Amino acid sequence: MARKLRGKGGEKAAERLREAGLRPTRQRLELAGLLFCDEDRHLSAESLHAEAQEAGIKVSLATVYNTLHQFTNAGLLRQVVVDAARSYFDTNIGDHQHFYCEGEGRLIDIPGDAIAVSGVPTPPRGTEIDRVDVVIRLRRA
Amino acid sequence: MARKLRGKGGEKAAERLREAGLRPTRQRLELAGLLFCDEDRHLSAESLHAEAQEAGIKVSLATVYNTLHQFTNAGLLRQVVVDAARSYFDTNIGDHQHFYCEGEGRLIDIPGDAIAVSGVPTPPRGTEIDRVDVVIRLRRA
DNA sequence: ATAGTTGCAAAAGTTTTGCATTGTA
DNA sequence: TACAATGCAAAACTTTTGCAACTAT
Repeated sequence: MARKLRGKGGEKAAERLREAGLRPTRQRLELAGLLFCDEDRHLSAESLHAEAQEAGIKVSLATVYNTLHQFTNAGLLRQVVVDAARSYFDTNIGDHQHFYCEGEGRLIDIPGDAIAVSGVPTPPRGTEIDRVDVVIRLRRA
Repeated sequence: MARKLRGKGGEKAAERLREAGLRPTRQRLELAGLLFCDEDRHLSAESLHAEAQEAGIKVSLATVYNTLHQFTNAGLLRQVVVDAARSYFDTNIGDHQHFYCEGEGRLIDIPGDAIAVSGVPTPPRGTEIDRVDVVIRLRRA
């Protein structure tokens, strides 16, 4: 399994990590392979760990957490806080917002150019706006 | 301590709980007294528990959690999800949004009539919008 | 070589339940 | 009295560290 790392896309992924200032270790490369195979993935640490297991990747849940946070800090992922019980991570790091289907625990992207927030007051002295997050919570009709 | 329950405001608070379908038990009345003494409080389970301890109220952290969720389900509180690590509850249940100061872990209300979200796409079939949450994340300038 | 970094086991939090106890009708 | 509802101890989660092992230079 380990000798497949240099296979298709392996070097590209390694470069991507290196550019982000992260060493291209085996676990990171394998997790990156799962994460960035699709542009718009929403996943929790738990679900990524499960996927890794199924793919035969040997990695602990703790490392999955660490890796997700490292990727987030490096700007490769965006953390989406919608549920107090679980953290979600989004592979789409562009400007966009989310529908959240509470019952299903499912996130749906809303393009950033579709939605707009107006009337934001001036932030308190000594602070500035980092990001505006919009979560549209859905229920069964 | 228990005999003070009928004191000033005690009966009013009891009525409020009863109307919400919650029995006015000692713990609930005492926590309600802390919560609703001010219109715009933002607190975590932990901070409410600490406040209760200081006020000499004997209540376990588990009961604080249960009570906060019961109040939320009864419509007396609103849960604000801004941080994966901690749940916040807001005694202001009217239409409004929040600034969130990441470093301080502090929430600041934004009146609902100040801020507006436009361009919300039609929700997926079979669902409808429950609520639109806006969180404006702040960083030190 | 080696200095810095990583990955995991173990620990630390946070939050939820099971059930004896309590309060209400 | 009986019955439903409560509050807490204990359990179950999720998430974070401390440190041995490893890696890229």
